[in-house]
Parts: sequence; C-alpha cells; structure tokens
Amino acid sequence: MHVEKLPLPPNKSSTLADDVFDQIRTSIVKGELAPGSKINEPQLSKQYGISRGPLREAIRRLEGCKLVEIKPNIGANVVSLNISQLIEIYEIRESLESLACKLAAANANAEDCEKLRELLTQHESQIQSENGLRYYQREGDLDFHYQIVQLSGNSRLFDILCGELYHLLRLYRIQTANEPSRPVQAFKEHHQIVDAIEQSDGELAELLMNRHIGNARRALLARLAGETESAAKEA
Amino acid sequence: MHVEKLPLPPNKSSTLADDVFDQIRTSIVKGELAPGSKINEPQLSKQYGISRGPLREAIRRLEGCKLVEIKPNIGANVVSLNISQLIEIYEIRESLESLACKLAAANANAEDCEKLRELLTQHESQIQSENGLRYYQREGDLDFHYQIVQLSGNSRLFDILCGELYHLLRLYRIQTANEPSRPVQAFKEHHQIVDAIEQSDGELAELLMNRHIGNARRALLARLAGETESAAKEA
DNA sequence: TTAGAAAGAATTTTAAGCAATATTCATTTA
DNA sequence: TAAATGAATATTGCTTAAAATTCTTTCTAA
Repeated sequence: MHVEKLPLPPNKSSTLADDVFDQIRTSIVKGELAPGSKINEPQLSKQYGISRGPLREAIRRLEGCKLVEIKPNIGANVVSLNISQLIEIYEIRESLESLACKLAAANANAEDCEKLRELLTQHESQIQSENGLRYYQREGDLDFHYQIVQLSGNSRLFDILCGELYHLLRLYRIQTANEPSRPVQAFKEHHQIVDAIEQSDGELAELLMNRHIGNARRALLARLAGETESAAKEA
Repeated sequence: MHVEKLPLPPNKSSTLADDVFDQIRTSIVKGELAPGSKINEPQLSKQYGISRGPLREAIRRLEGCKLVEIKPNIGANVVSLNISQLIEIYEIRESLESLACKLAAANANAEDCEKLRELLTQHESQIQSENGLRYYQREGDLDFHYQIVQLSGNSRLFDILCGELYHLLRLYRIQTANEPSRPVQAFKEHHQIVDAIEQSDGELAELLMNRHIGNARRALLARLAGETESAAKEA
C-alpha cells in the first residue's frame, strides 16, 4: 500500500505526541480515517514520520476524547456512532448548551453580541447558495453553538462541548453524510437566541436553546423509531 | 528517598498502562499524590515497577480526565482546583444531574428504587455515628448521585459525571479537607428525590435535583464572595 | 553584593529493538 | 464442501537507551 508522507509543521513549542494527536483527530473528524476502521500503528508512524512512542501517547489522548476505542492486545479503532448514541449526546447537549446560553446571557457584552450578529449575517448570505447552504448545515451551525459556549465563560463546559462532543457530532455527520435537516428553521431559532442573550434574558435564552436542541433530538428520535420499525418488519 | 514497591496485581486481561492509570488515579483522588505536586516519571516507574513507556500512556489518559496537566518539556502536575473552578463544575453538575434524574425517573423500575431506598437507609444509620457521618459526607453523598446517574441509562452521561467530574470533586474534598456542609438537609433532599423517581415524576425529580445541587453551588458562591472580600481587605 | 553567563545535572522526549499476542492463510481432515 | 488445525506473518506491548530540553548551581565581572 502507498502511504503518503505528511511532514509535520516544525512546531517546536509542543511535543510530537500533541501534534499527531491534532492531526489524527482532524483526519478522523474529516472522515479520512473512516469510522470503525483500525488504527494501524506501524502504518501511521511511517505516515507521520515519527516512532511509535509518541504515536501511542496520541492514541491514548484520542481514547480520552472518545474518538477511538482501544482493546488490549488488539488495538484501536475509530469510533462509529449509531443513532441511539447520537441521541445520548443530544440529551447532554440539550442540557449543557441551555446552561451555556443562560451563562452567556449574563456575561455577554455589546461587542460579543455584535459578533454573534455578524456570524448570523454571514450564515444568511451562505444560505442563499447551494454550497453555502451545505456549509451552513455542516459546519456553520456548530460555529454558532461554539461561540455561545465561549461566551458562557465556563472553561470546563467549553472543554466538554467543544473538546469532545462537537467532534463526535462532526464525525457522525461525515459518517452518515447527513446534514441537519431544518436549516431555515434553525437559522430563525439562532436569531431568537441572540435576541435573548442581547437582552440579558438568561431564562429565555436557556429555554430557547433547550427547545432548539430538543427539536433536533426529537427529529432523531423519530428517525430511530422509523428505523427500528422497519428493522422489525424485515425480521 | 525511599520508594515503596507496589506490585501490580497480575491482571493479564488489561495492559500495564491501564493498570497504572487506575492506580495513579486512585492515588490522586485519595490525596496520596498531593494536588499541585509534580509527576516524576522516573520515580513512579520505579515505584510501580514498570518502564516509562506505559507510564506515559497512563499519564496521557489522566490528562484526558483532567486530573493532571502536562506542559511540554516540563512535565505533568496533579491538578489543583480553586473555588471558581469548583463552581464551574457545580454549574455543570446542576445541569447534568438534573437530566440524569429526569431520565432515571423514566427508566427506574421497582427494584432500582428499592436499591436507592436501601442506600438511604444505610446512610441514615451512618449519620448516627461520628465516623459514619464523616463517611456519608465524604463518599456516601457521591454514592447516591452515582446510582442516579447509572439509572439514567445514558452511558455517555455516566462517563462524564462518574468518569471525570466526580473524581475531581473527591480531589477537591481531600485538597481542602472540606466536607459538604449540610448533611442532614442533603439527606432529606435525597429522600425527596427518590420519592419523585419512584413516582416516575421526571419533571419533579429534575427540579429537586436542580435545587439540591444549586443549594450546594450557592453555598460555594457565598464562600467565594467571602474569600475575595477578605482578600481585598488584606490588600 | 549582585547580576549574568556558563557548565553540569536532572528530566522529558524520542527512537529502536525484543518479546508476547493476535491475525491470516494455507493445509488437512471429516 | 466445510470446518479445523497449525505455521507464517503482522501487530501490539514493553523495555532500554540515546537525544533534546529545562532547571540548578557555580563562577565571574561589574
């Protein structure tokens, strides 16, 4: 097999393990390393031009992010999410992002709100074009949520959502080639949420975000019900 | 310095890295490795009788649990939480455990509720004695919350709370030698929560848990305000 | 006396090699 | 033909040692 050599950028302020961690995580989230596929240590170490020591440390960090699963004496595999696992994540998002919204409403100043507005304006123009719409559905939506979490000011909340759960969501979207299904509606809801944050109405912002993600979760639940139903028919 | 040799149990189904991960995590949470102290790789590798390869993998996993912080070319330190970081954790708990309670109320069967009752009865008898009270304050409280999370049926929620946040709480309690301050009140609240779960009243269970943890969080906030106030006076 | 530089020690990081385990594939047998 | 056995191969797990970086101490000069 041909393995392309990916020379690492000479970032001397961090270790090789940290660098390959970032690189592999990106590969996983982009789908270059397919969900469920095996992590081959000798191959990857050649590919990145490093030895297996730092590579194994990187893989352990990926395990911590729940992006790979390691079985003793067998190796690591890229995770593969099913719908019920995705729903579990949405339950957590529903709870944590509502919190983030409440906190953001208490913390955000005029400048912060301005930035949120800019992002929404940008999304609005993207929704016009086919490609822009796809981008909005795939990444722009998460961008919005990312900014809200930042505004919450709770750094550990940021770690959980942006350091773990969002990566898993991206992975799932690649895995199923599935776009969020209600782009226009979602866009409207984003506007409502920013309105509430701008008015420092934490209670309302919390409620709106809870409903926003709850809608998405319920759509997933419906799909899960449909799938299990058709699966039952086949059996 | 004398280093005691801790022979690892011959658990052949897991790797050395996994074993020392557990051991070190326990040491940190018990306070044997003091918060803020340096993780000395040569010393620990001698202590556990392993080489530094698997040890470093274990440290990377600890980093993932947020129990140590690694700085490139300098090394790892056991984390040390201050009150505002603890409050961040309580904000997250307030949100996630309310969710867990809601889900538990929907999932729990009679047997599950019976187990919760048993745990509370056990706590009641422990509250009688001085030592039992201390145990209840230190660990028993978390035992209760642990069981609720298990009943939620959301495995990722379990990972976040029981695999990460609870360990950090234990660490903080050791760090400050601080017991939760309202044992009798907390015990009553636990009972109310089980009542709601038993009646499958998810909404109420959610509300009660939210208030339960919120009370603890607000107590922390008050202490934080007191500390910053006295710190301002000194300056 | 103190500030700064240089040498030495300690620690982290990385690489290379060996042993143990799992996987694969061809061969045999029912 | 299908299942089972066993050798060959590949991969993981672990150790050891060398290279690179940081920290400490000491010495010199202002």
